[in-house]
Amino acid sequence: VAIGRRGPTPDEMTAWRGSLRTHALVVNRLDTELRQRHGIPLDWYDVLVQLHEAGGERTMSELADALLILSPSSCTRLVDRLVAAGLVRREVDSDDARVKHAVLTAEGRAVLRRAAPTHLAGIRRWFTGLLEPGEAAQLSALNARILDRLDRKAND
Amino acid sequence: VAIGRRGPTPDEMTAWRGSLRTHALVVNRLDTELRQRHGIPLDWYDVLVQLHEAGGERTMSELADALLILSPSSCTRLVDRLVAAGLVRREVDSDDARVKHAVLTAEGRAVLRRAAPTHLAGIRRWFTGLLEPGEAAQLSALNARILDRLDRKAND
DNA sequence: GAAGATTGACGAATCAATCTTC
DNA sequence: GAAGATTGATTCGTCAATCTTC
Repeated sequence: VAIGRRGPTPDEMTAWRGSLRTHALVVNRLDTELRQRHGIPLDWYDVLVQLHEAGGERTMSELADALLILSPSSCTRLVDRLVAAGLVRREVDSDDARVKHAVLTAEGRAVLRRAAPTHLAGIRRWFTGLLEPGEAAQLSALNARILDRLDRKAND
Repeated sequence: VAIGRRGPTPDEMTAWRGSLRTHALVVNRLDTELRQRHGIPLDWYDVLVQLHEAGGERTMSELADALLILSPSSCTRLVDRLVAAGLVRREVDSDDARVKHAVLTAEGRAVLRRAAPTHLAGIRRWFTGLLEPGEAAQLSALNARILDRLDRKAND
């Protein structure tokens, strides 16, 4: 039936809406937790993690790419706040002065170290820990498939 | 091993990050599509859908609940914009004058009718259509489990 | 002139405080 | 006084324009 169907099936619609709802609720919990226990929003934590995983520093462009969505200017302003808070400092690239690096400070590392256990426990507590064994892998696989095909579509 | 583990397993971490990335990319696509083809952001579309599904109207409180996250004040301002655009009008409840209803206008219905095919096709195109048959149901089930248990945790 | 990054101007989100009606 | 909703002040996100360096 339904040759040429363009709209989602009921299953598809449920999957879509469920994903939206899950995302909203979980992100909200994690953000609240970080703010209450460590005084930083989830955005800041993301920056600290990205810098840490890249060895402590990244250029602004790299950082903007690593942080989902975020426009270049938003990234600048976000880093401004972290600099004001003393968690990050800026450095001009020694080879190409157009390039600026965001660099973790000692304080930034300390905050990350303290906040990480809360955040990681939060991910289990509010998200993956609510699944049965093996289901996290399923979810990973589904996301991987979507992301892979999205990427192909982007480069068509 | 790892008695007392608190952090996510690699599978769990991949599931979490993948979900974040998928959400960001898909929402971004759908928003861009609606803006370009119908001149409305995804937020507006959500409001129109919520009102339509509730029979054309909802109180501000109900609407704020239905729209994920959104604080009461944000909901007020969002409806302000839709009212200014002529897609929604406000009505005071006849029983309890504290309660205000957001009501779809004819124009609002018309915009929804035109935009819906684009949006629904977009969900398939950028999200569920990228999965294999049966996988949307899997994804639904995973989300349902998480949402169900999140709910229980909220009321503990 | 183009790449990397920032700024000015404006629209949107949020908190606390407020207004109205119950 | 509490519920429903809005407003004022502030912060945050984004576009276009700008600055600097290549």
